[in-house]
Amino acid sequence: MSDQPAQIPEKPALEGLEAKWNDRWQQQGTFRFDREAAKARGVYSIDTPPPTASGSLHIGHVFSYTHTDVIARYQRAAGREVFYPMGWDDNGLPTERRVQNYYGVRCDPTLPYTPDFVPPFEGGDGKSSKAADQVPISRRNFIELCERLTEEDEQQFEHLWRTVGLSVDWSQTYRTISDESITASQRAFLRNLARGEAYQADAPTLWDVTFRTAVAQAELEDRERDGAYHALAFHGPDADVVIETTRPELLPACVALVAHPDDERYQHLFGTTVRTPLFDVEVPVLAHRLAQPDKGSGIAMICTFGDVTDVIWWRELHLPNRTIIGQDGRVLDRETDWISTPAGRTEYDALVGKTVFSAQKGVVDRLRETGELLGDPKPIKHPVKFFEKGDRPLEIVSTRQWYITNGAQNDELRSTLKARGAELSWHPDFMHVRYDNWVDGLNGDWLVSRQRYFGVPIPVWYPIDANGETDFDHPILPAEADLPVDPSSQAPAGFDESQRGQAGGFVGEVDVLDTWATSSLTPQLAGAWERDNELWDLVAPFDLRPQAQDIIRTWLFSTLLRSELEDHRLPWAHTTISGFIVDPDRKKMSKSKGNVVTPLGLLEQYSSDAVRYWAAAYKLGTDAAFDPQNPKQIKVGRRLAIKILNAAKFVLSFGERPEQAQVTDALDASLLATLADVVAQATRAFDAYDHARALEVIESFFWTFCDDYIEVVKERAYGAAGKAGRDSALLTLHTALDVLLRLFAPFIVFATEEVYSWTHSESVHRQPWPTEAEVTADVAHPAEASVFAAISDALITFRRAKTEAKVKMRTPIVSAVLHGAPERIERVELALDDLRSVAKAERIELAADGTEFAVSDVVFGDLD
RNA sequence: GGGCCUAUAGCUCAGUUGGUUAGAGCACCUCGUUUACACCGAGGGGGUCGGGGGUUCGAGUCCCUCUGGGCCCA
Repeated sequence: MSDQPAQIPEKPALEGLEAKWNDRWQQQGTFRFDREAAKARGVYSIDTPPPTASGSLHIGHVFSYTHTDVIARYQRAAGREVFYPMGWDDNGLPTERRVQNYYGVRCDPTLPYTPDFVPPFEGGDGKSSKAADQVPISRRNFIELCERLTEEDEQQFEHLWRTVGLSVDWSQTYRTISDESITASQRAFLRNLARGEAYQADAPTLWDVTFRTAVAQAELEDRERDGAYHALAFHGPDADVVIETTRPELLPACVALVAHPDDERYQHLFGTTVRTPLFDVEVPVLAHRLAQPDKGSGIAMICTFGDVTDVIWWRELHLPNRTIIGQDGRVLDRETDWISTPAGRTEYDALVGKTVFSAQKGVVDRLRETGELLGDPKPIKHPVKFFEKGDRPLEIVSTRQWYITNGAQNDELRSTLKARGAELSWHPDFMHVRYDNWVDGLNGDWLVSRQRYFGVPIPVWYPIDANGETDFDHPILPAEADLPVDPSSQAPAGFDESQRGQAGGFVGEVDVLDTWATSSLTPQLAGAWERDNELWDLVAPFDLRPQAQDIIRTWLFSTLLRSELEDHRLPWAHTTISGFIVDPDRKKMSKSKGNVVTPLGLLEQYSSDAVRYWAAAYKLGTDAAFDPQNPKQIKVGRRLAIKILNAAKFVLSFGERPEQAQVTDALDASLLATLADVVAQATRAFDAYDHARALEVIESFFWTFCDDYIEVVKERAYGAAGKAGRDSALLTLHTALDVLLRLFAPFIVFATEEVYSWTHSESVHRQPWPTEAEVTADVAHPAEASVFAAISDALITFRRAKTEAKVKMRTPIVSAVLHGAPERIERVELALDDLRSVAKAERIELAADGTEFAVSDVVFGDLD
């Protein structure tokens, strides 16, 4: 089995192994995807999560990516050619923000390009960089800086991943903003459009006023905020109607009052109209099931638009759109034909240009003066919708946006998506519920247009008619062959750049696609969809999508959706969902909480194998508590890795693997039977995506192998019992070591490779996964695993006897009696000489008269 | 308010379809430097399995309920 004489260092150590072996793997293409091998042996393809290149990797990333790498290495050993690419998700808002802070700039698309632009500074921490201090630059300059910074970030990420020991094929790396990715994303979008799955609509849209972009349902989060109920008097024909609202500033946008249809208090008002305070606008009083009788006074004002319920009411009750908040979050200077009195318009004029906050103050002050605010506002805490990356509450504005159908308004598609979710193998299984919950809760199609800069341009232009009006209903589309396109800088076919913005000419779409609209295509990006059909057919659908639980609603769902729309199939067969890292107080690790732990220091201090061990010891889907001050499991991993080095050195020191020998000794045969069972269990666990169990089984065997087997067999391996006994022991030690290295290889990647290299020129990571048959191939007379277990337990009994007698372990025993259950004593008898040797016992009498092992009548000899 | 996960030794976690006396590592105590390893080894103490109720010959495991923690969705 060994193909070179053993070359073993004096003092094996973990330090430096990462750099040494990464260089070697890179040079030798150890993890290169081999297309011919893939055709011959079958592929295991992984749709790796592309980390956000502008973010920072924390210990949670190492945790989950290690899980995937462990699986990849098992599958590779099990005979499949593994397609394991890495992607960088560099497009989108996080990169824009980082560039703004890092270089002290901001994008102003109206500015011309500045060649050889030098940013005001590099490496800003973001805190000192206020928006007002940022230098405005052109879109092209801005994008160039985005490109520059993400490329630098990607190199650092790659270095970290290599240090962790990911067996990624680094020649298969992609970026979500590369020309190939833009082409794929635009192509997929154009096909959605051609099939009627993508469309534009002018509709109420959730809007972040800080970033001035639309956001999708998947990007929302609720946050508790202080608010106050303001009691407002609306004027009915007979009496005032009092409503309570948290958003009095939207009073001029009020289109109706609404109460629950069963609410006794308001039956007499349904069908009548009332007049709004201050603005004196006549609005109807309507009934709708979503009105909550127990909230406030039970009757609410509907405004366009205060929240998502307003949008539902507006749509279902067919109300007019009186939007007054603009995209900058300020009150619009607009026509207000519904405010019919000059006094009302004067009130409105006083609000124009104010932020939501100031407008509220203005309206409340005026209502106090007119006496239409009843009592003082009552403070409350209530959930307010935020963009998950934003820090101001979302507004709802009316804008033209692009959407992709997602099943929210199409029951057939929704049920197909649920069926696909059920076809997918989820690890752990219960994560499937989260997907179903999300699909069930979808309330609108996927809004994919974003008013940002560093993203995939939406590949459409719009004609401008003779009157100078833009015709959004008849977009001009590029041919697929012409992709990628940037409509804001390129003219569509048949037009000239001089016609941009001219009557009879065209205008380019300036919006970009939501980053998820591109990262929902990671299988297509990594698998060279429509670029390399042979590769695509080999790797797609993928075998595995590993990811985090918090993006089931975004990444997993949207990828599944795009695959369904394009190919009517699942994008992958399995998904593995890793838990996340929580701090010792069980709080999720996140930047905003300031409890993020960066991994490089830990990798350097404890070795990558140690950190990998920690990660791999956790099951999929389980959150892991982590205390950077005392990373116990990492320390355990470090000890294990060192132990592997030392144990291997010791095993190899007994001598070379004997030729043409057989395992004749019962204990040795038993050890190998035990190991064969370990192989079987580990294989079963891996096949069930339970790497933690595989590791546990392997590790626990390894410690017993070291503490008991090696100790027991030591003397015989030195030759104390003759050649046959020695050959049997040596053969067993070599076989066990060889098998153990391959079992540990997916987890402890550097130490196993180091050890394997002492006797082999090939990488352990390209060796086949061990089989049960292979482990026992040299056994002459099979023995049950229970022989080794019995010897092991009997040995512990002798050690205890020595401890209790307060003598040293190497104190000889002249004679002793070992009692035990008959069937166990029988097993011990098969390897009694080995037991005598390790117990330093001249004579052991066996007595099949007990239940547990016990020793009696011990006569100790003298030390030396 | 709805859904899902979770609660096992001081700590971090196992416990495979219900089945002997509930396991591991760390920490702790005692001992030991025998030619792999002091980044070590040997031995030991430590748990009414969150509370309550139920099903069963038998429950950490299944059911109900309460409490605490976490995540997702309203």
